[in-house]
Amino acid sequence: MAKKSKTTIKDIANVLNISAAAVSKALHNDPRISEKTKKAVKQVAQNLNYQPNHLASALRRGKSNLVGVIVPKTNSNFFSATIHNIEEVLNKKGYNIIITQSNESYKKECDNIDTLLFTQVDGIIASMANETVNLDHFEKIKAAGIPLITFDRGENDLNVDYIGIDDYDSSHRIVDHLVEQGCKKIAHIGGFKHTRIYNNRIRGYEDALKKNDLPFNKNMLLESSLTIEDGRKKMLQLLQLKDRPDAVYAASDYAALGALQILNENNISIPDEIALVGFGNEPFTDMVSPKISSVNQHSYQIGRIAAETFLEYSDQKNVDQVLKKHILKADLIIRESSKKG
Amino acid sequence: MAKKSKTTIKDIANVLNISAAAVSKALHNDPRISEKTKKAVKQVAQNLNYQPNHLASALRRGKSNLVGVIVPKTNSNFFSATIHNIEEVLNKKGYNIIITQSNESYKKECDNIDTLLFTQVDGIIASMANETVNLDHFEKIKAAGIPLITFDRGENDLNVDYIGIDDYDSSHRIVDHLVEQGCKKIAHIGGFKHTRIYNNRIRGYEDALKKNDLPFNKNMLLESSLTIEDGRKKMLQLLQLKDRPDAVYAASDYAALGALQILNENNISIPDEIALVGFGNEPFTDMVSPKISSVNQHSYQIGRIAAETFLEYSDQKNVDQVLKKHILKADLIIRESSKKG
DNA sequence: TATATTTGTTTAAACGTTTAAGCAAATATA
DNA sequence: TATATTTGCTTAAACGTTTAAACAAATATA
Repeated sequence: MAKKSKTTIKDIANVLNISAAAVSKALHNDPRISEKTKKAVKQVAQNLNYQPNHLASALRRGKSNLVGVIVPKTNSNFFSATIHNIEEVLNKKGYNIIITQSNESYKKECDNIDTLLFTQVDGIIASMANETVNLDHFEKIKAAGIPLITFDRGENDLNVDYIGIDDYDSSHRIVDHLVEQGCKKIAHIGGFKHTRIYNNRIRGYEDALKKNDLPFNKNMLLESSLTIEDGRKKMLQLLQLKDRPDAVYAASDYAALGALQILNENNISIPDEIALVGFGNEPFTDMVSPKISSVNQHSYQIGRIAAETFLEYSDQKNVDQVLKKHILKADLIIRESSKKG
Repeated sequence: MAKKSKTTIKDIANVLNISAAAVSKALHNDPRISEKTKKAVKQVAQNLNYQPNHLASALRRGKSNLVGVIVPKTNSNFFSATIHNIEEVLNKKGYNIIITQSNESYKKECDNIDTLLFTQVDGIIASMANETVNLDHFEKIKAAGIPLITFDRGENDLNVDYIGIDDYDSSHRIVDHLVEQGCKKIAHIGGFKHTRIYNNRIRGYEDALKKNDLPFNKNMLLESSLTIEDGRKKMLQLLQLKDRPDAVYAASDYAALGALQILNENNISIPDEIALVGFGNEPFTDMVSPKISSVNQHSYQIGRIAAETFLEYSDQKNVDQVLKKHILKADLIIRESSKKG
């Protein structure tokens, strides 16, 4: 067991009586190295079980070939799938990713950014925590001179690339659908307005009501952290209104699930008494009873595009590339919780 | 904007007219550096917004302060929580973690290991993919001379530290509980026998039947990939038996959920006609109807212990530390799906 | 044949740190 | 006062790569 000393480029050089530089070039298929030498070098490398030292090469080249990813949480299907697709695209190009979770905490998000910059990543792909309002820590990334790409949870103030779905339009589709089902009093359990996507969903909700000649009732619009627990609370709050809603549109599937539990526990029939629509198309929406209508956010495409956007920066040294805002159309998936009759 | 050139230790040295070595030592609070110099160095470092180059220091010290984590998937609450706890412990000690997912694929697991070794991590904490039988890729980690700690999904053949729950005992508790509820024909939707934990659950199931004087019926024991889909399939298979079970114990909550769906769709009453118990205490077990009884795996402790075990290796250079097998008692959480009357 | 070009390699410096060894000045010890 | 120790720094090498520059030998061009 050669426990201590890993084989380096020098060991290979010694075996073949050539310089370390020649070995390095041979391994990188430099055209100025003869085929004979290349073959020999690769053979010896294999025999000695040579593993390139990433730290050394990264240091010398000023590139780590690592990309940082920051998500609010990994135990959501949307983020998990997005990460997977980012990874798939980047791996093919020789990049590896470092995943970090903010757990929806502003403080943790700051730490994550420090960690990633410290690790000398070549770029960061991020989706913001719910708590995040101040954006100085993201400015740090730009100051470090590496590309920052945001997805799903981004901010207009932050002048960086963004990939997400059309939240405003999605709200319209949901409200239109509920109106078609005959609903007249549609409530919205929304996210915090300071988060772009939730703000857009709220605006879409309000405008869609207007478009459908329905009155806006401020008791029917609630801001929430959108967890299961808070979904339960907000649903209870809605049930206590003198004038109960006949439909609830929740800005996240988790909140929708909480609402569903309350409705079931109170024997309120879904969708006949109150129809329900969630957001995100988490797998459990299809598993509960009744199945929850929801919006598919295209995690597959979002991940791919985010990764490809990063690659555009790294390929061309062109630092001042034009910013991209990729807004995808989302799909409304109608299930039992909102399909009457 | 000083876009290109980051400030280095040398820049600080130049400002103060001292050597780079002195700066390095000052930053690390070397006792041989005067307080005056230390203060000055730290001040200048801050002014110039100095960020240490991790690659350089890692290269020089032969340590990256990065720990790799490999999990089958992140979108499971168990793994997500474990990762979180690993991170918490390691961050405090100056380590950062790199999370990778195998997606239950053997091939991907091999790639992940290569990636992590390539990134020069100081250790790896891993839980194995369902597919994994051959263990050569894990031997690679040991050959690289860095600690490997396994959790939840480990292997006895692999002579490394392991942290997990007592699967054999958990099966006993589940079977005992079902027997108490009056069940006599208990089926088991188990995992693949080649995976240690699933094998232990199967052995526990068989032995617990014996202990309770119940006959073992081979049609009642099914090996499964334990996904929701496969849970559905296996439940259907059980329903087609001439002699139907009156209880089903699934080795994962996902499989249990699939089974629950089939039972609900066929209007079979849970738990009266067929009782149901899952494994893992995923949050959704508490959200579906009826709520699924399950086993809490102590993700909190498992993550902490795994991280602490790694730290023991890194603290003491003591390479040949005694191996630890941490087996925790798990909690059976009884919910509607198995509580009769 | 003399000169230019191409081919295949070596030399040496660099990336930013850390650290063993060295050394002068200040202080303590005898 | 002479010698030993401590203090506070510097020098220089090292970690394992990559790469610009140099160079000799082989080949092409005039």
